[in-house]
Amino acid sequence: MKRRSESSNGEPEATKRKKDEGKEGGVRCGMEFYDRSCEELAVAMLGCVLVCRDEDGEECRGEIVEVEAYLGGEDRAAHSFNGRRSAANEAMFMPPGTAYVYSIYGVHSCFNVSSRGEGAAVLVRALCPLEGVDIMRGRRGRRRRDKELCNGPGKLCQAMAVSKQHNKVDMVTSTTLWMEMGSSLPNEVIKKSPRIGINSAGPEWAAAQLRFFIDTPFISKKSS
DNA sequence: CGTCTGATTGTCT
DNA sequence: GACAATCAGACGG
Repeated sequence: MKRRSESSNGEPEATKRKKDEGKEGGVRCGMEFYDRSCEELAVAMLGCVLVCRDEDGEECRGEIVEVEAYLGGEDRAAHSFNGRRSAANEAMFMPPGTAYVYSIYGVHSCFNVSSRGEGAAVLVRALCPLEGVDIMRGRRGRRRRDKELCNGPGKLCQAMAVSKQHNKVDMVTSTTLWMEMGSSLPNEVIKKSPRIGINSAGPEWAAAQLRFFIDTPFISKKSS
């Protein structure tokens, strides 16, 4: 796996540092990035970098290597199935680029980004840790290996300190949670599979190829 | 390495 | 009161 931030893959650092208010890191994804269909956004997010800044101003970064599309409407696996709205899933209906963070099994959080489309959102399932790795290890457990820090939707929220406080945050303008552009990936590195953990959604939607990932050691599960 | 199971609680019915 | 877009640890090969 190539680390993009440290050392060279041939790309001059200066080209990545643009108007992004003088911070380190890459170019922030804007509204035009998020404003597209759920599946398109899901694929586009692969290779991008998720950034979360905590109360102490510490920033953690991880490259997105695994996502799932939840289409809303007809998609029985989506929380927003059939227009179902509630206090908890409201963010899925908000403008593209809105963070949707919900809690699952009581203790864990999962992080999504809303896309174009009613109730559509992209779940982020795994990251390759890039910056702030030591901070992540502090949150996840000192003994964890790098590839066990962010290889699951609940794990990456814990490592990056993404919480329900970030629910409904606008990632285009937020100072605590946002995404940065990645270099465009060759089509052949993007793999597909059925989504994980949605077995009660009925066979059609359970089989739909709506999980997209880059086959690295950092994904949550191997291809099925 | 892989598969299996118990834990645990926010959220909706 | 039941369920859930999960996790860690145990156990077997």
